[in-house]
Amino acid sequence: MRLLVIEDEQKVADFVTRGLRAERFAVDVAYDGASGWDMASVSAYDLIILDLMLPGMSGSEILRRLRQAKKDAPVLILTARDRTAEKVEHFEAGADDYLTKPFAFAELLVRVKALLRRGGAARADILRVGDLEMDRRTQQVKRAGKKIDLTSKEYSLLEYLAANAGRVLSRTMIIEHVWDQSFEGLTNIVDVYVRHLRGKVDDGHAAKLIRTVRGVGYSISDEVEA
Amino acid sequence: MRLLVIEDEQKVADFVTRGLRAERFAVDVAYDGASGWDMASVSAYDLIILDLMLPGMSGSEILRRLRQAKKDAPVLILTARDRTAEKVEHFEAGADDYLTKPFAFAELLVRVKALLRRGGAARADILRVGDLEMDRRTQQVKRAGKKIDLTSKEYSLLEYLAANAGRVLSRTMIIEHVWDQSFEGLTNIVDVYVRHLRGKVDDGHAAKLIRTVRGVGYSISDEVEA
DNA sequence: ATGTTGTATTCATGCGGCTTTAATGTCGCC
DNA sequence: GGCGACATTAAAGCCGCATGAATACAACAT
Repeated sequence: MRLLVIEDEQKVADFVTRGLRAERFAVDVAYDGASGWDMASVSAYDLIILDLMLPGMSGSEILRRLRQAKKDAPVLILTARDRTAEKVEHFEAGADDYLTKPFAFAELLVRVKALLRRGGAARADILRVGDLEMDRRTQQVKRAGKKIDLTSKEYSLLEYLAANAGRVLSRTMIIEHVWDQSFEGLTNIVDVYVRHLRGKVDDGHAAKLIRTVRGVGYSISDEVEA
Repeated sequence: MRLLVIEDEQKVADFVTRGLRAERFAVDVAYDGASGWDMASVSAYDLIILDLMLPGMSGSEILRRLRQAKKDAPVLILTARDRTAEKVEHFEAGADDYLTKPFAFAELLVRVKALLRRGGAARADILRVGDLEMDRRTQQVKRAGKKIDLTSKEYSLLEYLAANAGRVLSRTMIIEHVWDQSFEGLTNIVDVYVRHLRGKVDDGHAAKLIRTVRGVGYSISDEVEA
């Protein structure tokens, strides 16, 4: 799950970002309107959290452009309390939800999760691959009924694999979804994390779920090897 | 499918190349304009990805020359964000699509596939030859309903044959489409790979799909031998 | 501040499988 | 039969991947 936060107040941005990362989302931040628009238009985010009062380019403008560009990621608007009059206007412009500052993080989180659930029609709350089970709400992972502890990165990687079970995912795609970087130099970080996952998920089980496709990437599935 | 990437930034070039190779394309890279032009003018590529900002010879110049030389491979332009004004100009000069840096690989891949589909006369997503079936999106191959595992090279070769089912393809043409530039000189590598394919595709089946045409090359078809 | 713990990332090495070469056997054609 | 073209197999080389350990980093407690 990749989120973009567009917010110029450093404090608010950090607060939101940290909280969301703790919930294991991959979060990018833009501190002004122009770069916010750049990032939003380039990458496919699952959700955008957008402050309306921005230097460079206003939040309204970004929202308008996004919808014009047929980007359909849900947008959660942040704004000052005394501006609620503009609320309707922004809903019409394509905002999906609305939060007035100051707000509690818990409140934000509820809405973020609601939007993600609604948005991704196909998004299942529980992912299953063979006897592996991932609960996306509680972030609990079990194999054959036994609970598995994963770190943030491990969880994100496994979730991405499981959400695309059966498909082979290239390292490039994995890096883009699970890490927020694109052009970093050559690194084997994906390999290393796959090893970590195998250690926790596959080791000790006869049926290996995680499969390497040489020259291509990795995939997870419960198909039995020939 | 053979692609050429002309891009001087090492990191971007590596990133793109790696990602595309994982998608089983044969990818050549040129790190400056001059060698890019050389390669593009000599070999037949199915698609060219072209950075505009290049040392040696500018991307615009390469594009202009290509069209003048009646090379009709689709061209996907890469450029910096603040140069979008030149967009129209390049479309008129014969560019087929456009991507501003930085971009997400997923975005690039979508466009590459779109261009290849458009160009290749209604490129089908599923290729069928007799009871052989190739799904180009998932890269799954089946014969008589049974799944077949192929390596990257084997897959590329079979795809090239199947996409031209019924036609006889010479060894030279096969090498040009399936292998990248690192290849030259006399070699029987095509024969060897045809053997690999026969082992996986034809052995154990009464109807042989892969046919040798003496003195010419190979072809795949479900026509019964006379 | 300092140490401690857990996590993220980089690095170096060894192994195995894909790729490629090469050598030999077989077939078709004149 | 003899030549050339293709088939087949074995083996070498190389690249990609797996792996374990070392290092950097952040969070937290003392």
